[in-house]
Amino acid sequence: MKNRDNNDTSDIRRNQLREAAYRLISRYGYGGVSIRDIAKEAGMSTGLVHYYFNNKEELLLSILSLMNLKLKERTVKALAKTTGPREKLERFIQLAFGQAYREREYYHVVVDFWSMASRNERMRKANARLLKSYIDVCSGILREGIDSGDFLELDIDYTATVILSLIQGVIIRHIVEKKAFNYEEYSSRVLGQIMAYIVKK
Amino acid sequence: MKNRDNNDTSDIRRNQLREAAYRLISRYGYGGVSIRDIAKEAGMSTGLVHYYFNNKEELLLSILSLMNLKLKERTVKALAKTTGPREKLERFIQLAFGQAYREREYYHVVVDFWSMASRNERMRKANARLLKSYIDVCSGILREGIDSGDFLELDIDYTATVILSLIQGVIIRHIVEKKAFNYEEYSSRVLGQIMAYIVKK
Amino acid sequence: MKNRDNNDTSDIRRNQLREAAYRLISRYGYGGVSIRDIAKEAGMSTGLVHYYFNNKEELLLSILSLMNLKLKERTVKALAKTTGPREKLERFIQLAFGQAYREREYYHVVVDFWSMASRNERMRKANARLLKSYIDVCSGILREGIDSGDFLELDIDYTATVILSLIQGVIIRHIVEKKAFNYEEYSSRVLGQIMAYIVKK
Amino acid sequence: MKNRDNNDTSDIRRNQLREAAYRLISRYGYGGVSIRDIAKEAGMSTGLVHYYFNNKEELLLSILSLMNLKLKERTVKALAKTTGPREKLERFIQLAFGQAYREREYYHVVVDFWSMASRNERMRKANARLLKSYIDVCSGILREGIDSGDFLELDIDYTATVILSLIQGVIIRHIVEKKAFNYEEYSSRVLGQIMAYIVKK
DNA sequence: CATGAATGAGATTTCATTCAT
DNA sequence: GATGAATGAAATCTCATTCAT
Repeated sequence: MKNRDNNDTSDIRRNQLREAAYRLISRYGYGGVSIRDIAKEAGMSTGLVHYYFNNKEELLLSILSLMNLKLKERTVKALAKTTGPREKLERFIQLAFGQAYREREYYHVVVDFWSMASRNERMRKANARLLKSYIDVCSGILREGIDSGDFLELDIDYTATVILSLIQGVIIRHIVEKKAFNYEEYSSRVLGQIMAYIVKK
Repeated sequence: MKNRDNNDTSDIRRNQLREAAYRLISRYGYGGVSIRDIAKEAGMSTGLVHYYFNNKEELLLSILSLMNLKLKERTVKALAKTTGPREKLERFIQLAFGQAYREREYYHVVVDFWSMASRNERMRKANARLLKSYIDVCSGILREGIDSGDFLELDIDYTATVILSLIQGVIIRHIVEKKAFNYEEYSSRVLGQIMAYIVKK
Repeated sequence: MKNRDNNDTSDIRRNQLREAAYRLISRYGYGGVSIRDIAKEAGMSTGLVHYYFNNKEELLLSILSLMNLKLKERTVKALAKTTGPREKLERFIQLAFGQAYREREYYHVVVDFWSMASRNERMRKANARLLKSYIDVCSGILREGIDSGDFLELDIDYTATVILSLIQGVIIRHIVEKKAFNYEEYSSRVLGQIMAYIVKK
Repeated sequence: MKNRDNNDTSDIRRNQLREAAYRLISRYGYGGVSIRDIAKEAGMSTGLVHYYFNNKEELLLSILSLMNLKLKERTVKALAKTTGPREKLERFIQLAFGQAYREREYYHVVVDFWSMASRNERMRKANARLLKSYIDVCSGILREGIDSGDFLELDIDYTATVILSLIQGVIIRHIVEKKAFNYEEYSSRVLGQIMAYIVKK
């Protein structure tokens, strides 16, 4: 009888698998990675994967929460050193662009999951949570800025969507056009435009 | 001498396959569709698919050009009924949102290809061409508007990227958040914002 | 209704196919060549191959007769310029080694057919004919030499077998060991030994 | 960590597959045997073959080492009962002829591999090793005979090649001409000739 | 005669999942 | 808990052969 209680070993194993799967998917794509590969990368036997995850789908869903965690961790860490919403927002946006630039792999996985989200309801929901958590960070900063009087009075949800869309758009061109696309210039222009649009003069 | 390139039957079959593949991929995703499925959907034998396309990759690449065509066709048709760059731009953006709303499948396929673009060089290039062709339409309208004095003096490439990013961002939320996301309101707000940003007062 | 009488066109087509098949098999091996490839190489349509040959096996058998012809042609041509059995024998042996050295491909095909001979009765018979025709040339020279008093009194069939075995043995090592094997030295030593063994002092 | 190399089950399975493949190839030839056939003959599922061998080529290469082993085993066993190089050489040659006569299949496989050797580099090398191992046994005996004074002073490598060529030549005629060829008489004549040529009077 | 489109069977290979140990 | 052997289904691709035109 299976015993998948959330004890310590359990958590460690699951995390090892998530990390391994994330690494491989970012490199070879969802379609290019098998459970055997993941088990090997995590240093476990194939069978053990099915002990901790009912099937491949659950493992994949589980990766999204890992990514969610990573995202929050970094963002919180980066924003901790800032003071005031203006600096926070600038930092948040720089962070997003910077990550896409330095860790192109992260976005490879993100796009893989977008692709899955359109046909699998559980994937869609997990993706929605990830996206929401991202929007929330942005919204939080916007609210803080509005409350403090640094930012103009904006529709927060709408503005956050616009900000993230612009970031995503640049990143997608970065992935698709590779070197032909002047990523750095675009990033700084988008950053400038967003700040100009939001910050009270 | 073989002539599987310019032949009539050839073209018909190839198109049938492209259309069938497009239909299935939009429904089940790239990973969920096999050549056998495509052959069945197109009413052919599996072997025949390999008679017209050397391998699965070539068939997929071929779909991208089909999408490219569809895109151009619709856009040109829709813009033909407009007069002046202002109306054209508005129509172009409405068209993009409208398509994403009415034909969610199209974007399912687009996102699938983004996902492939990050790891397969040929896919990336084909994708880049598709994206470029889309940006070009937008750039053309912007240029026309600047020349005619309707639009402000803008960096065309940058502005086109911004416009398409906003559109994409809304569409992705539409796909990922589904009904939780008020798609129509966001579309109209984005449209309003872009127009306000660009059109001379 | 098929009409495979031996008219002129028929013969030309069949020969084109034999030649094409020979070229391809020598390059890619029996298993690496399809009827489509052969048709293409011969500049015909796939279907036509089956008009002139009932099936693949018949085409292959037919190649053996082509090889037989080539062999005879060359041998006769080369021996025509010689006078006396001693010179003929030397020339015959040199010719065999030389061909194996310059046209390694010929032996690739020969070995392919040996391989088939062990399991297909028709192949075996065709191969036997080819081998016999080769042995016959050698036997003929031996008989001439014995009759003329140039050669020692030998069992002709046995001696011819020995001669051809030595030649084949060297050729097989040539194929299998490639550059590690000093082909030229071995050839000349074998030649010397055979001549010393047979020619009256 | 995977350990599919030194494991017991592993070795057993691999040997079962090698043996099964050897049996089938000897009967139907390389081209006539599929992995499915081999799996069936070995009483396994098709997938399992790929679990133990990366692909068909590796399985085939693996058979060559099996043959190598079989060859050595038998030869050593047979030569163990002999005393002195003269008897050893006679026994070695008798053994070769005897095997070809009783186990025609062995040579069917050998010829199949010669055929592959001409186009596949890995096959060529494996074949060269097999041939070398065979030549080495012969060379060893020759050296022993020369050292002991039983045999004439010969170029060992050359003489071994000559001996094996004669043996191969007779075997090939045996395969190709089947009953039309008086195999037994030829074998004994070749044996006599070699001995006469080498042994000191 | 000739084409080349079309088929159907079969080949190799991959893989999620199960299960005995 | 953990292993890795084993399966069975399915995927991609090849090819001899047939047949309508």
